[in-house]
Amino acid sequence: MNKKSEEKIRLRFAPSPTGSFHIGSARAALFNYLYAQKEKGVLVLRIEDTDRERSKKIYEEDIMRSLSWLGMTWEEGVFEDEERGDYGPYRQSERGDIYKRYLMKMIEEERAYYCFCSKEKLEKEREESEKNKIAHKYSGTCRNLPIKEQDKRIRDGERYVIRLRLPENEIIKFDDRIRGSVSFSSGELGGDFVIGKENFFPLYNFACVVDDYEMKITHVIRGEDHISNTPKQIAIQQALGIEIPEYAHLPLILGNDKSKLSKRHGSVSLFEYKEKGYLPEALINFISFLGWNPGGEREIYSKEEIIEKFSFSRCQKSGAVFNIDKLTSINGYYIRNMELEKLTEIVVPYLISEKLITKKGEGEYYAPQRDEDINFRKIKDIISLYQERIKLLSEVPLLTDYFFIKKLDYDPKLLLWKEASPEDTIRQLQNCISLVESIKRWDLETIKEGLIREADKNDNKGVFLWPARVALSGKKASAGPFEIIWVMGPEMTIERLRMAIESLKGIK
RNA sequence: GGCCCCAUCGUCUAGUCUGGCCUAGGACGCUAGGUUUUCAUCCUAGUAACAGGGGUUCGAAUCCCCUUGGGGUCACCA
Repeated sequence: MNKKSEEKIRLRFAPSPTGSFHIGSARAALFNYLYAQKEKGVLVLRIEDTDRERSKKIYEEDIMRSLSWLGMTWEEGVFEDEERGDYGPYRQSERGDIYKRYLMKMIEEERAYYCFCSKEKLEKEREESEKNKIAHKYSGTCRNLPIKEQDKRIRDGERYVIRLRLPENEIIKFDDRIRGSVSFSSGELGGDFVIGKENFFPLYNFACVVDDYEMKITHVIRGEDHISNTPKQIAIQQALGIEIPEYAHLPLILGNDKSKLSKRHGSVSLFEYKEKGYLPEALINFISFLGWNPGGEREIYSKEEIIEKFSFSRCQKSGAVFNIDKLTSINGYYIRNMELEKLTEIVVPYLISEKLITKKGEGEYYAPQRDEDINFRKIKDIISLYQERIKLLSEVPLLTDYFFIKKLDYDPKLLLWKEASPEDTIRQLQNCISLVESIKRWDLETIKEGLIREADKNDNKGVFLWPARVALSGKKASAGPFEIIWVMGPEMTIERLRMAIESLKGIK
């Protein structure tokens, strides 16, 4: 049992809670999740909150809520109100002692050293190399200070940082699961880089390496923007004499201008997509297919199928532009193919937030603008008229509002079909009223039959059907008149038709 | 600028590893047509790409080199 669990691969998703969860983070998380599921491994959620200034609890909650909303699960690390796992704590802010231990060890073994260079001095050096157009590199002023002097200067209270003593000219090579062999020369890492600050406070690359090691992470899957951190982390691992995990660097998600997707590309916060009415299934499908695909022509895959098919060898190496039109189209597909019951359930909150309805009880709602009760069943019927027209859930209130309000607000001229006169249109609407009044069996088929028979009396069905539909919905575009009448019921239908006739009398 | 990475329709991509079946396929978008009372759905058709140049080969989107282009990254942030 124990042995078996040690063989499991272990992955981590390690966001820093310094902003709202966005598409880029979602993608990194997703690929970790997919691979973990595929290999039946363990996914750890670690919070990288060493930056106390910028880290906020609300962002941490946002991360977890977003992951859950998308249907991604993790088995270890930070959860809503607890931590699970044997390698905690899982927040970097609580792991200070661990980093300190490793940092001290590095100093003792002379793998790292104290540096007393002032920021100003370093800044000047950097400007100098920039001016001469050569790659900036730490000059190494403090690299070979005698230990005694180091100790003395610390005792004297001089400010310092801790730098890694980088091997001179060594090739750092790693085998990226997506990119293949990638190599850097140690001399090109910018010199002995800083791994810790005063009081043995770790910097990102160091904390990351220590955590990955302590948490027994076997595979690091992250965005390509981390690829240049990898040789640094490997250098630290080598200095520490610890095992190097496998790496896979995902291609970046790009904005329309092909640069890394960021805030300036508009709404990237996942929450905004949720609000607009994108479904998690659609998002998962779409994001998976940015930089990966199972081959072949099918494009709609469930999460389970994606997990089953997932492999690094089918990952793209180049970045992918985030194409919102395609996402929207996939979203529409998922909506059309959803259970009506479920669709209605997730649409109701949108109706409520637009104040079209309020909740009274289980399955019972109230339409304040009509002063009428309305039950779930009726809302479901309304949604059924729009299921194949909806691309975003947020469109629903605007599309269906006419069912929930008393008086429609539209230009009476809209009632006129093409060249039709107001008088003729009034006649058509009156016919429609008598027809509706005469219907005995209130079902869609009967209503449809009756209306079509009436419509066929004209050269063109539109002469009759268009004004009826506009009278009911008040809109240029809507569901068809048969369906609307069927859902509205005779009373409201006749009320609407009469109102239309009245408004037509005014325009001639 | 140094370093690293990448390169098929406007976009996401199949095909590349293991050259020939590629007259380069699909999807989104757009255009036209059909169904239709409107809108949407659905169906049909069209639009549009192997970055350029050298090799290797009987044969290159596919292998090699160069050029060009794009991106990432260069902190006492993560």
